[in-house]
Amino acid sequence: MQISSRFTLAIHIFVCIDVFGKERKVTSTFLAESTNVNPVIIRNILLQLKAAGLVHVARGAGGAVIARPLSEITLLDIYHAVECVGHGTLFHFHENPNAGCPVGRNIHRILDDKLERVQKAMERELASITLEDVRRDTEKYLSDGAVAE
Amino acid sequence: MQISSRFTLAIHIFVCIDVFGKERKVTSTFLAESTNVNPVIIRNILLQLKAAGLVHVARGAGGAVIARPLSEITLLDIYHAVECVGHGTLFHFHENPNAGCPVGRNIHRILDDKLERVQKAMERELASITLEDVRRDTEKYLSDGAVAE
DNA sequence: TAAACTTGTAATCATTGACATTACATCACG
DNA sequence: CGTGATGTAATGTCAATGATTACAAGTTTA
Repeated sequence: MQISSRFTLAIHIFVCIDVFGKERKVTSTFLAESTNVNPVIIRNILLQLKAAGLVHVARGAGGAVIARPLSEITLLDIYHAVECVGHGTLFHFHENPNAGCPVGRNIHRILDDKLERVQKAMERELASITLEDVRRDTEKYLSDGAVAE
Repeated sequence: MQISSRFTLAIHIFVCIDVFGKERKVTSTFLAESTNVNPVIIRNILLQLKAAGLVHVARGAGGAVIARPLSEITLLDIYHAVECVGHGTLFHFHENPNAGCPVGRNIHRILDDKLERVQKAMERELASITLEDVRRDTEKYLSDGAVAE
C-alpha cells in the first residue's frame, strides 16, 4: 500500500502559494486546476494544513498564505498534518495473533521496536527536508522551463 | 495509508518456521492459526516468499522451510517479496498535474528526488535488520514467556 | 445593499485494495 | 487408495481514497 497522494498534493499546494502568492490570490479553485484534483479535496487538505498552523486560509476573502518561513516547515510537518494514518504507525500489524501460540503471544514484543526503528528512519529523513529546499529546486526548474518554452 | 499487514504476517511466518520447524511440519493451516488469518492468505504470502527464493514450499508433501541462513535474509528482502506496491514507489503521486501550469509541469522534477531519498532511508533501515536479529529477540521473549506461564 | 466569489462542510458515489471465505484441482505419501 | 497438503480461481465484505454536487456562511466590490 502506498502513502496517500494528499501528501504530494500538500507540497504542490505550498509550491503554488510560494510561486503565485505575490501576483494573485491563491484559491482552492486555482490550486485544483494546477493539481488537477477536485477543489473540495484541496479545501480539505488546506483545512488540515491550517489546523497544523502551517497556512492561513481566510473564509470569504479567500486565498491561502504560508504561515511560517519556508525554512521552518519540514516535509515531516506536512506529512503529520496531512496523513490521517490510523494509530500513527506506518506498518499495519495483523490484528489478532493467537495468544495461545508462543509466537503469536510474543510477536508484538519481538517486532514493535524494529518497525519503530524503520518508521523513525523515514521520519528523520522527512524532517531533514524543508520547504526552503523545495523552493530552491523550484526556482531552478521553473527558470529552465521558462527558457525551454 | 499504511503498509499492508502482509509484511508483518510474513515475518511472523518466518518466526514460526524457525521456532517450530524442527518439531513439526509447518503448514499453512498451522500458520493460519498462529497468525489468526485465513489459510489462503498465508498460502499466497508463502507463494511470494517462494518466488523470491526465501522459502521452500513443497506441494503435496506440505510444510515450509527457510531457504537461506537467517543472517542472510533482511527485512527489506521480505518487504520486497511481499509488497505488491504499484511502481515500487512508497509515495502515491497525484496522477495528472496540469502541464499548462509551470508548477504542475515541473512538480515531478522538483519532488521525485526528495521522495526517493525518504524511501531509500526507510529501505536502508529495513536492510539493516536481519532475521537473525529477530531470532535473537524471539529467544529472549519466548523463554521469558515460558517462565511466566 | 446586492451581486459575485470564496471557504467550510455535509452527503453521496465510484473505485480500489485488503482480507475472508468457499471450492476444487493437483500432488505427495503412508 | 485415502488423507492431507498446496496452488488457484471466484466471490464477497469492508474500509479508504478521491470525485462530485450542493449549499450555508462569510467577504469583497460594484
